[in-house]
Amino acid sequence: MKKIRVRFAPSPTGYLHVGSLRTVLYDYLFAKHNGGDFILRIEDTDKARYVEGSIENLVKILDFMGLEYSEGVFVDKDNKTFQKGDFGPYIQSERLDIYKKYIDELIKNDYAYYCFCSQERLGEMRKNQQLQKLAPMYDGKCRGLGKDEIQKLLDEKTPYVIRLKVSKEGFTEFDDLIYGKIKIENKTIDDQVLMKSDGFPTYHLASVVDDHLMEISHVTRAEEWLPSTPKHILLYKAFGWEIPQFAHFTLLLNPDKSKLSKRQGDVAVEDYLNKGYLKEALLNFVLLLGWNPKTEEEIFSLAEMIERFDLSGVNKTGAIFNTEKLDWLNGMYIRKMDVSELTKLCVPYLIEANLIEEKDTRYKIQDTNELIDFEYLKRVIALEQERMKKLSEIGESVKFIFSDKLDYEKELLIWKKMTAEDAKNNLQLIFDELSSFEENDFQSEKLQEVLNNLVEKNSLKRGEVLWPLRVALTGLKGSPGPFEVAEVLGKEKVLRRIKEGIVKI
RNA sequence: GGCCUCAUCGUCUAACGGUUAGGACGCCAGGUUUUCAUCCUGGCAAUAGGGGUUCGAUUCCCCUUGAGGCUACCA
Repeated sequence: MKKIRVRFAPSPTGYLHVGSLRTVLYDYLFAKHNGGDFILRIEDTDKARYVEGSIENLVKILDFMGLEYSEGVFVDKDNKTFQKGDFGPYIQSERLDIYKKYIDELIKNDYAYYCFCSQERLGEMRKNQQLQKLAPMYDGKCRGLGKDEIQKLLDEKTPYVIRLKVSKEGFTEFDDLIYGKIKIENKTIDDQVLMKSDGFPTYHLASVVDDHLMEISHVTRAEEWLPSTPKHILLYKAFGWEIPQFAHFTLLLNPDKSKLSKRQGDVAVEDYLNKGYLKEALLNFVLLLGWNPKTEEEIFSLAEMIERFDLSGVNKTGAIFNTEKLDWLNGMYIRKMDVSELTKLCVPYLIEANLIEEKDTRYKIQDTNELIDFEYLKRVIALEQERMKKLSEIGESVKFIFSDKLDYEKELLIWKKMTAEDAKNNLQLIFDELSSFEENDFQSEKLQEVLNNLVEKNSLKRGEVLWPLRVALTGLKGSPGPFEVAEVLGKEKVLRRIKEGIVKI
């Protein structure tokens, strides 16, 4: 059997779209699952849409996501792109000679022809066709141009394009790996432009030539290409090339079911990364948007995905990109994560929230000017690990730890039906109890034990002690438990905050 | 308009002729807890409509409806 070779072929038009992320994931998983090659090819045949820096950006995100490829475009340490592989440049704008050679072959064999029609004429033609409720299609005016006529126009430097000469008889059919049999009448296929007047190939020509030359066994791409696949098949036939397998993946949708677009929310992978979603969660989420493992498992590492992925589990209905489940997945991954790793990821958000700043190998708390180390940050992050959904929330949720002065209403200190006086008395009780503590004994278990005793000794309810204490320490309606917080804060700050609570009431 | 495609809870999906139509997210209720979150238990919620085929249709066929994609010298 032929070696499986799959390529991801994005256009460098800015950012990586989350829909493309799913496509590239499926490409990658399909290749890896089958022990095949995975390749990155850049399709930059539209000069007008090219965005500076987007190739580098794309490569970096794929690298960050762990979607490794063996041939294609890479970026070195100095942020310069380079290409690796045995099949010539992997950037289409660097392959112009190749396309020229193949287009000449098509013309020679009468599978393509010069077209000198102006944009104005074509526009006019389409308008009339639509008025007559006909499908807008090239009318074939230049199809029958004689050799001399063509030469004359060429000599006059008349701009031209080269079109595919579609035989309008019969039909073209193919068997898509996702959609099954697709059959369409050739008379509905337009004489597609293959070479633009600027000498660049269109997608149709470039992708067919490259997929053939690069020995791509499975052409995988988004559903929007399904209607133009017959044109591509006609091209393969014109060249006398073996036709690869096709697999079209569904589109990701807006809530209104239209093609996922920027107008209706964020679509760049970077946006979601910046919002504090983990790459593992993002990958897992898009995996499930159109593929199912045929079991009830839902959490997959990249290695597990490779092992389990196959095309038979891929759906043919578009999925709405609804991030509710992504939030849940993200929380799952955060909870499973090693605290050190999680802390490293959280540091930039703490800095961004202006809670801390880097100071040599340590960190300075902005509000108090204290210096703390990474180990301390780990303890802070550990407090929130269970309740965090996105990394971006961390600043807001641990702000109370780093604040010099807590800002909250005194009523918050009062639990359920207690009186203000009760709250005050209980805080004083706690204060007295903890005052005698050794700094070293300021540990969550120890504090828990002592405060439980305090509750019993005074015949109180746990909430009557723990609620005011927790609020005094955090100033929040919802927060981690008072013992854990107290341990992280340390004796001095704990006593000070309790005192401040007492004064407030 | 033409061509192509699709159609199960709000969302992601399972059930490749026989199930009380299953799971997950979200939502609601209860439990655990000082609070929030986690965790546990339970609940609400779907086969677009109409015809066939069949002993029997979510499943196969046809029509209708709805939705989407394509219809560029963009990909």
